[in-house]
Amino acid sequence: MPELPECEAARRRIANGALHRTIEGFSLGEVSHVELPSKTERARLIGTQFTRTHRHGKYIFAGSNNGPWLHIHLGMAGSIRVTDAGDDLPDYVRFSVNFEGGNQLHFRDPRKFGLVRLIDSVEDFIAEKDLGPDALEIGDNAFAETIGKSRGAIKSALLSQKKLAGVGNLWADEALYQTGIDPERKGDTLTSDQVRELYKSVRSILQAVVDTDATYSKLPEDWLIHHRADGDDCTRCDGTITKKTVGGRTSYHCPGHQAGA
DNA sequence: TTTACTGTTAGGAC
DNA sequence: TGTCCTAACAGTAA
Repeated sequence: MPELPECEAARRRIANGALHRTIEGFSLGEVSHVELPSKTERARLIGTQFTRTHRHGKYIFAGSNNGPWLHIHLGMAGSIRVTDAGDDLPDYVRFSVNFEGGNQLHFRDPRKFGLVRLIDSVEDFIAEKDLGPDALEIGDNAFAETIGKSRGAIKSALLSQKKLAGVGNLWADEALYQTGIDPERKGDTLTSDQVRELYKSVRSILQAVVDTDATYSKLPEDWLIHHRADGDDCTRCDGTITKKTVGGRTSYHCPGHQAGA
């Protein structure tokens, strides 16, 4: 379930279990329609070690000091696992890095929307993708410039990786719910106070989810994440959670306290 | 059997 | 030129 916090949890898993181990080879699962590094690219990594990781928005990177970076995107349903010698192979593994000693780094992806690729420069990659600042790094002024001035639905602005990298459907809904803003409200109709509240809300929500290692059950009971169902009671007022489509994405909100334009 | 889905992106509309 | 919106991607699970 990968948005920024899930990707950060995945990055940590790599940092904790897959660094400073010599890469011996690779294993491929059922990989039709999955973009993976070519045999030539894989050969560049054999004998090297990952020594560092990086994450920008929903994009994850593992690299050595001088060599190329392995870039992983989890898509809609991907995840990362690290296993020790003798552990069972997880389901839906598309690609594994095999380390000396039998440890493995696995890329799981049931729906095959993710990818693994080799890149030479993280900075160039971010520039080519035209990604906005990471949602946990952006400052309030930059947030107000891009999100606060967007002309379309505020939710669509939050979801745009070119404006702000890392926020996905669930946490966009959560931030709008907690700040009482209708997801269809146009960004440039928000007051500067509302934009500032939204900025603080996005950051505190993402940070809180990161702090739980993306374990939703540890999040407060009154968050929307636990009430994403049409007809549920709102936890903030006596309204009712309502489902509607905004910018082509399923959205849950409470018409009671999430004021429109 | 049908429907919906937490991400990304090409192509079209304005 | 820029910004926004929709549809499509593939597979699974309810």
